[in-house]
Amino acid sequence: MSTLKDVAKRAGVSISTVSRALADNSHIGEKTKERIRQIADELEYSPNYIARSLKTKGSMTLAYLIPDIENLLYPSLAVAVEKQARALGYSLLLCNTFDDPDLMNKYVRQLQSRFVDGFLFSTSLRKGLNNEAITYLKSLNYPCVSLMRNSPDNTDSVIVDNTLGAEKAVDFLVAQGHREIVFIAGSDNLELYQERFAGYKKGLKKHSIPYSDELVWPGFKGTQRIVSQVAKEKIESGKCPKAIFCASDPLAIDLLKTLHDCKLSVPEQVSVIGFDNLRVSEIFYPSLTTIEQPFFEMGKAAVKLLVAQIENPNKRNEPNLIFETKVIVRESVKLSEVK
Amino acid sequence: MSTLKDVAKRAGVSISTVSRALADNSHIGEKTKERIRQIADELEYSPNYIARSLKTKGSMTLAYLIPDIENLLYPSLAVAVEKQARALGYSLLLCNTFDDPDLMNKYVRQLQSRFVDGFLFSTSLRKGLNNEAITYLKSLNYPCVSLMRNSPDNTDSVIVDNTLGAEKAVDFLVAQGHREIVFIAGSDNLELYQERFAGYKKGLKKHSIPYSDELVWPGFKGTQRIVSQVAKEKIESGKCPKAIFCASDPLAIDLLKTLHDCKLSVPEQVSVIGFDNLRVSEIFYPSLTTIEQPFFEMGKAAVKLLVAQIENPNKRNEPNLIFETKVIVRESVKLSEVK
DNA sequence: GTGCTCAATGCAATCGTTTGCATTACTGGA
DNA sequence: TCCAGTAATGCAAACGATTGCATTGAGCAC
Repeated sequence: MSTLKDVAKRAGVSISTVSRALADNSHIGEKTKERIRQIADELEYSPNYIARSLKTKGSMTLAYLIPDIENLLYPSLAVAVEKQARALGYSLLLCNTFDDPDLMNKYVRQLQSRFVDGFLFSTSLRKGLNNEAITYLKSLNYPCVSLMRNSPDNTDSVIVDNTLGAEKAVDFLVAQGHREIVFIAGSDNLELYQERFAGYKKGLKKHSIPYSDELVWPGFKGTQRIVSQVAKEKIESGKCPKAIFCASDPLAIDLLKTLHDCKLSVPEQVSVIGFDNLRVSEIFYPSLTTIEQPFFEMGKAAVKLLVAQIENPNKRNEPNLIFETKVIVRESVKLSEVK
Repeated sequence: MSTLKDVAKRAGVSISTVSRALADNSHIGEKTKERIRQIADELEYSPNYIARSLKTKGSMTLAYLIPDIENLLYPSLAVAVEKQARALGYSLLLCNTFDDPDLMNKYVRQLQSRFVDGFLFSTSLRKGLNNEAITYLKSLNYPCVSLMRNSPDNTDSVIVDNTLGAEKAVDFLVAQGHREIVFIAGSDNLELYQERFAGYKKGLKKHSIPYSDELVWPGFKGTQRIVSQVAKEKIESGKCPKAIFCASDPLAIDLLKTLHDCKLSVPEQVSVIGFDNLRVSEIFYPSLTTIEQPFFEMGKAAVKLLVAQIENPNKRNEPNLIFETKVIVRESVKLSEVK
């Protein structure tokens, strides 16, 4: 690895001249620049980003902290984030945190002192349990934005209108003639699941459908999905509704399999609607009718927000960017015939 | 952000003393150490990793270059790699490269000059097209290991015996009484798919089943999966075999859907076996019988190999670590009754 | 009291850049 | 011919840590 010094020696000029020549600084003569560039090429000079960062306190790098890379949601988001980051000249580092607060802390401190310019995170904020890593970043006034999660400390965030989305799901089912709608709930320490639950109840109310706790089946026990067992029990005890709204696509997919195992046909006997529109949801059969979150746009928006923070540290933007959901009609919901 | 200097000033000692005290160096008196630690705590000192790396030329960080994070294979590998890396005291950075040579080059140069200690990659080596980024790393004698891909320049690699795996798939189908076995091929510029194809042919031969090109259906056109169209055409023209061996699970999943759409029941009318054992393969219905690659162990082994390289730069290990596959019996292959 | 050892601490160079300021060299106008 | 003005270049101080070597001073044996 050759350094500026090596190039300078070979070119018979000072280090600063080389530095400026390669940065295409206007104070250096054209022929000198050309000669230096040539020598740098010959010596295969490549800048030491560490040294540069030490001086400039920046790195043109963003980090995206992912709670669980095996959750199908995040890879899609990561791709969107990566593409937009690159479009704006930044590199992206991905870190899988397993939602472990200690690990997040470690990553954040490490990356921050490596001059990562800003952070994106989709961390699952558990109720009550405040996230130390984020509080720390905010206390330093470090650029960061929360993606798919609303966040405390009024961090900028890019989210989806979960309540309205869930309401749309209910609207859609009702429009297809369903009035007996079971809700499979997400894990209850995630705010986004509570919002979807609220939207479900709101939807029922709007259509004057009486709500009862019986209508809600738990989809999670802690971080474990238990839809399959729950659904099996309910069905075996004869309580199978005509329509089921799942708080997320993974829940819906599990349910689809359970229904298949129970020899219930979808959508003829039971209609199922999900929430997310993961890429796999389309290839299941019946393909899943679901509520789409515009991942790609959201990822891009989050990066734009973050870069805006980095480049204008003083200016504050809107704290929350809220995206709209959309019903994606596929095969898992039986359509009303009159329609 | 306070620095060593700040702590030193407050403690009334020199910077070196602070540095040594915090590193628990034996040349520093116990009471001094204690006092310095206390002050460091008060000032919330946290080391500047950049500056440290500039000096030590290391960072206790590994990077894993992933070709396509949306491919279900890689998140699983990433988790294995991450866990093992952490167990050995290293952090892991993930980079999605879309298999773009320029992008890989950029990431490698950036990370390498940020003193990432070693690289893992699962890059899809296209035939002929040599990968510049890897050649570059090798020329620097930089620690790196290839995961799931055999690699040129005799880079250490952790791979699976694809040929034998494919042979096992054929063996299994034959043992279940199938002798008409179609192979759905992977994209032909990936060596691993060629090996699976070779294993398929070897398997046929072993059981004295005549091979013909008719038996091979293309699964890819470039990087695009085209199984669905191909299978549909073949089936509509009346050529539906009793058993199909897909070169990968994603192909098998696509096929399962196509068969479902064509109203062919699996495994009653057609048996399907895949290769990979992705996590989703289990939740499809019928659940997919497939050839398992031990992702988790492979990811761990790759990290161990890499760290061995980092810590003993001189010693050379075995260039290739070859793992064994295993048949995972689920529902998509009809079992022979006599068995 | 002198000399010696050894533990504790400080000095200063170093890593590879960037950058404000100083310096040099060249140009053209008077 | 001389000077001002500007373009081109170099010097040296940062950035924040690590570390070999020098220094200090206390303790101890003689």
